[in-house]
Amino acid sequence: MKYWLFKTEPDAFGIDDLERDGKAGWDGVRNYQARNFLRQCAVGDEVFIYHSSCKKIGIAGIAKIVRTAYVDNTQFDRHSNGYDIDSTIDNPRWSTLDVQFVKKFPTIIGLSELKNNPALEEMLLVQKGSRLSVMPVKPSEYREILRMAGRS
DNA sequence: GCCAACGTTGGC
DNA sequence: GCCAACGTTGGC
Repeated sequence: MKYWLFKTEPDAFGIDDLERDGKAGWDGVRNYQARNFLRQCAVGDEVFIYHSSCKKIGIAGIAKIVRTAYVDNTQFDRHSNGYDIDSTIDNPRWSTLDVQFVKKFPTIIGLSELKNNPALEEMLLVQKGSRLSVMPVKPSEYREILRMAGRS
């Protein structure tokens, strides 16, 4: 089993929306590196849901992969912001997958707390200029963050 | 709203 | 293949 971190803007779709819906398609990823990670996700992998560009930035909870990557149809939708004029049905460029709600942390683990934890200094998320919206998380980092969540 | 960091595009 | 220009991300 592997571990991941997915970024989302909670004003658009956050942990509360996922809890309400139970399950969601994670579409709209339009970055090749993020897409490549997305395609490596396996059923059962666990995912931190990270809230960005909002009031309380940080890790909000956990989801798990329930369906591996498949074609993201929003790339063909002229009216979607994910529309990609250069992507074709025969050779689709972008993928999505399905996640299921697992839990919401009692309090969000703030970005500053993550940055201030020496055990997490190598985490991709806290590296300068890190903009990936889908990234792998090491097992040791995953455990440490769960520990932080349990203490809060 | 600002702006640093990054990815992508396109001219050469 | 280089690199300047541009658009986007995302913290502050």
